[in-house]
Amino acid sequence: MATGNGRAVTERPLRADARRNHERLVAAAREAFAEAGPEASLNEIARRAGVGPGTLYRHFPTRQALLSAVLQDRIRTLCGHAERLMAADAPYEALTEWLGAFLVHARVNQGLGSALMIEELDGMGADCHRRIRDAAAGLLGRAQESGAARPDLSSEDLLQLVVGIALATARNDDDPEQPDRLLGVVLDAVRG
Amino acid sequence: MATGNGRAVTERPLRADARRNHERLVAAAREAFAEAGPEASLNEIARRAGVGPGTLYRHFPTRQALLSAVLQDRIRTLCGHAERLMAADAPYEALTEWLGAFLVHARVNQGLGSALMIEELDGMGADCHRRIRDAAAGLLGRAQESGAARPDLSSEDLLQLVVGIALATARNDDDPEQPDRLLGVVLDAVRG
DNA sequence: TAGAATACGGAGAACCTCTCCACTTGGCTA
DNA sequence: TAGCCAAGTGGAGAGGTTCTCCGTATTCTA
Repeated sequence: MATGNGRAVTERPLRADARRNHERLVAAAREAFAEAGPEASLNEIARRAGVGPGTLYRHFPTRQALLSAVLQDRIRTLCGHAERLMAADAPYEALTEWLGAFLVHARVNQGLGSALMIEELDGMGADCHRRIRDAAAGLLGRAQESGAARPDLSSEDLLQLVVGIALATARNDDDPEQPDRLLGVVLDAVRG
Repeated sequence: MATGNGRAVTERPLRADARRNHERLVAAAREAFAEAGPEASLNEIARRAGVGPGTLYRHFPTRQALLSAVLQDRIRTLCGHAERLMAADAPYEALTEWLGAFLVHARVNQGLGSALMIEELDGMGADCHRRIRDAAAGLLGRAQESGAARPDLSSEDLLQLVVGIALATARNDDDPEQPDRLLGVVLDAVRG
């Protein structure tokens, strides 16, 4: 079985300098993506991390891989949040709260999470994708069992709708209430 | 008052060669965007049109401007569709039909229409934006007056939701039913 | 038809992504 | 502790992109 980050358990651990560079790259990427969005220059990220472009590309062969790495923390947080909510009393409220958090998450990264969501994913990215999907499926399933959410709605579709809201409102700063309002509309439909 | 395409009425008409190049560029861009999506190389478009890059940039200072120009036809069609539907008997059905057409339009262009929708627009682009918004406002307004749509929903929000669906599903070919399904969910919420 | 205004186009500057490979370094082994 | 070598580095550079500038060519007007 492969570990979560796509590295087989039998492989050697990274050399110390490689691990250090990996961390630096993620830190630099976090900053750069926050400032310039998911299109930030990879060259610039390598420069900030104090490594050459070649090193960046060995650690992260694609932009997606780097995006995934930056998101892992947030995704872990989001999944933890979902697990806590799974134990809560009110399934519907748990679902709405989590979707709200998910929306914030997707928007905070300037469409970064969403870009990750819709792309064909492999390796580490696919794992992120799956964990989020599982979280959504769990919460929606519980709400449906309790009768608070319509049964003819898949968690994939619901997630995709929220991703859509994030994408559509990602660059729109002059109506900060809009994302929540749109989520409200979708939630009205979820209640059935 | 400026005309719709951003050119003041008092300005001279374009010189014959300029008009010809303009048309060639739009035609080349239409092809290129259809093939390669909205990220198609502008250099390549200029080459196809048989003009230099400088000429492309004089006619269309930004990628957005070129996207707008390519979309004008479709947008005109879409607005004509809306006008016809405004005269129909069933306001709610008119709204749903038009939103369906809008979604197809946004998706057919590989996110091109949507990209146009969410960006801060100027000139010709802003005009496109406005015409679409007016069409949506008219159809939703009529549905609301007839009591078929909830009154606490703005046409901007509704459009943004559909744009979101287009964006979120733009690259997802392996579930061709999804866009319509998601639109269905949103429409359930519109009915209130 | 000639002059002025308009538009062209391509060379080139400044970026970008991504690859290759000579060199450096960390960790193991004797 | 010394030395070896696999693992890792980094930057030059190929080939792409966007966008600008300005000498040249074309169109319009008088």
